Amino acid sequence: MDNIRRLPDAEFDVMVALWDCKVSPVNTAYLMENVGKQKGWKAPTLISFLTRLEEKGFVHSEKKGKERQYFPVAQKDSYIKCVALDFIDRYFSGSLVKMVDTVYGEEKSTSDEIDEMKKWIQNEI
Amino acid sequence: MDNIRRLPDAEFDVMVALWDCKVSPVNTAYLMENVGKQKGWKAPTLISFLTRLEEKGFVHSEKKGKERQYFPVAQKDSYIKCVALDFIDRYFSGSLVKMVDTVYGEEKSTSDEIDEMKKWIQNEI
DNA sequence: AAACAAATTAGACAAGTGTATAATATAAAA
DNA sequence: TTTTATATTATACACTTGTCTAATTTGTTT
Repeated sequence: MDNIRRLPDAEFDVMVALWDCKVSPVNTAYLMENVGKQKGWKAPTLISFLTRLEEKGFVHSEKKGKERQYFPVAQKDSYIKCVALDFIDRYFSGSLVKMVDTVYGEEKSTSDEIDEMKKWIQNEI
Repeated sequence: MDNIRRLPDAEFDVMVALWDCKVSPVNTAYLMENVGKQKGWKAPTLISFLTRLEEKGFVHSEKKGKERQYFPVAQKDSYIKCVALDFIDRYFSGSLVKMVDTVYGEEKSTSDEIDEMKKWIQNEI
């Protein structure tokens, strides 16, 4: 319940691409199109992240011809939730309320965010 | 507005100790008592973090006799707020509401946290 | 079967982070 | 003023992360 291995930024970006694509598996070319390009990575850079992700158990891959295909193993929602909980723990001693307060306390009411928050509360009842 | 230099964990822990002590400045001995010990660091380890923090501009120090005294330069609240905003950006495309939902959506209503959240909303009006 | 092209793998490297040992300064004691 | 303690500095080192170049594999064309 605690081995939250927060991925390094670049690896997380790759995971997001993997999580958000409608097809699965996808090959390197696809991922280059969907993250590599924007980030300005060379193919081996991307592949190196994928390899590390596989070592960490976040991804599974299979060789298909001369290409390699990748499948996400970890789940997006649960991963992000873990990371978030860990963050709240570290920076706000476990209290999301404290975080909310810090993030848009002060400027008071102004924001639509507060309205949204109200709506959210409504839904939780 | 964007050069959020998130400190590495160990350095952040040192900052917290520095921020949370009632006196200022404090010396290495004090910090060893208040973080070093718990973390199991040797004195040079602590000092090395402090040196790096000073290089990054988070801390100022002065030699006093054979000891050195440390003053926090960065401000706790603003630093943490920055880090939080950055986090929300990266993991919840900027929406705290989305984060709140992820963190204790699902389990619905159950928690006192939601009550707290209501109270918080109240205060914001 | 040889040559080509496309993709992957192997390796490398600099910067950052966690951590420590050995060397050096310096106040206090003898 | 020597010696002794103690604190600090200088280094160093292993790992991780971001990135890449060069080497190798493998399917496709000649």
